[in-house]
Amino acid sequence: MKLRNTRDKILVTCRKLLNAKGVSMVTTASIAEAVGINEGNLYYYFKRKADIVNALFEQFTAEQLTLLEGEQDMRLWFQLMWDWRFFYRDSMALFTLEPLLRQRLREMSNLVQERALARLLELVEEGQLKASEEELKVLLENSWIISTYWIEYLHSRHGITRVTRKHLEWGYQQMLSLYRPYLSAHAPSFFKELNEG
Amino acid sequence: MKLRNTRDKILVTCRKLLNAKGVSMVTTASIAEAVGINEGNLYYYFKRKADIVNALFEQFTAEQLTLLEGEQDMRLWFQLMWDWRFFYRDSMALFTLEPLLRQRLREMSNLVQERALARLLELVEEGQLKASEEELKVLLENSWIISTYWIEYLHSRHGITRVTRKHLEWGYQQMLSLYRPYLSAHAPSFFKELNEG
DNA sequence: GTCTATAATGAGATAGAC
DNA sequence: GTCTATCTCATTATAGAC
Repeated sequence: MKLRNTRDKILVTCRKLLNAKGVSMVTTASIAEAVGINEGNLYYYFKRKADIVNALFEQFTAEQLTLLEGEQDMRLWFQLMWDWRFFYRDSMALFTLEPLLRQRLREMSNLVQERALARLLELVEEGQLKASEEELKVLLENSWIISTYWIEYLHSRHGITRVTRKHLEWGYQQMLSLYRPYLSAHAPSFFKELNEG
Repeated sequence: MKLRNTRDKILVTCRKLLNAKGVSMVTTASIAEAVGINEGNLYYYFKRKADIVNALFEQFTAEQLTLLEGEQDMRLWFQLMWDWRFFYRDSMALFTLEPLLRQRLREMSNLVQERALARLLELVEEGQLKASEEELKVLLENSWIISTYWIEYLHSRHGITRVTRKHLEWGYQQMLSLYRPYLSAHAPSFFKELNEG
């Protein structure tokens, strides 16, 4: 995302703010200040605060669709969840701000989770994973939860406020560890990070 | 907790509100209305909104200490996390409201997690579990995350707004499933629910 | 496009009558 | 103890000058 114009600057800055401070803590004043523009100018680009979130959701959706087209790299998905974590983490405040997102977020997630399950079933057929379909579904929901909330955990539980790449790796490994007991003996391509780390 | 007086009523009602609506969405006006008293009266009992949260934290701490003294029943701990879920779930808004809780919450959690690890190590020695200490630590952090955030997941991901006992059981089973691959063959007492369900 | 000024609402909080 | 009235401040949003 290039910062060509003010609108893009608002969106990029606002995504960072929402991730860092939480949906309920980000005011239009704080957005304008972070972008370096006047609050009135902010309202020139987005008539309602909720419209910013809607525009961000469009970007989020686009990135998910792009990932769905490419190879199913777990690390990329984990990174995506990280980049847009406020969407799931603050859903209560989010849906109060923009009720329309309740359904939209769910539909997109359904699609992603369906594809993820299909990919895991492929891995079972390839002999890289050993698990029943029921076990895979439980695994998938747990890894979704870990991917979404590990950072909240680090924050509330260990007092981490500035998240580094090391923390990101920690979260990724926590999520991967769920699959470890189900891995076949020979090194599976999908989980190569597990064997390296 | 008996509803003897207005102060208790405020605390019980407020805990429910905080769990249901989120820390950032619960106003003093909404508390007063839910309790059935005037907003001015609310301020007679608690001079600051943060004082309510502090009083609730005292109760939360007391309940945790009680559980620590008794037998380490996983189901009871899961229920406790459920009853006080707003403390971890909304930590960002919580720490903004009352910064003192940042350290207090962490200290209490340290104690609980230490004891939990000790209990898991016992189970390994008893032969009910088969895992290294490192694996147990990873397991423990993942089960903490699942226990805390499964409800947020159900809300944002599946649109569940009214949580029933069935959902609570779902969350518990998701958490227990983490330990399943590490269970020994013979039925372990600690995880009896796993074998029944 | 960007700013200033200002409305409109709602939140946390206080003083004082009853 | 409980309520009414009120204050202050933050937040979303609009109108209009530049």
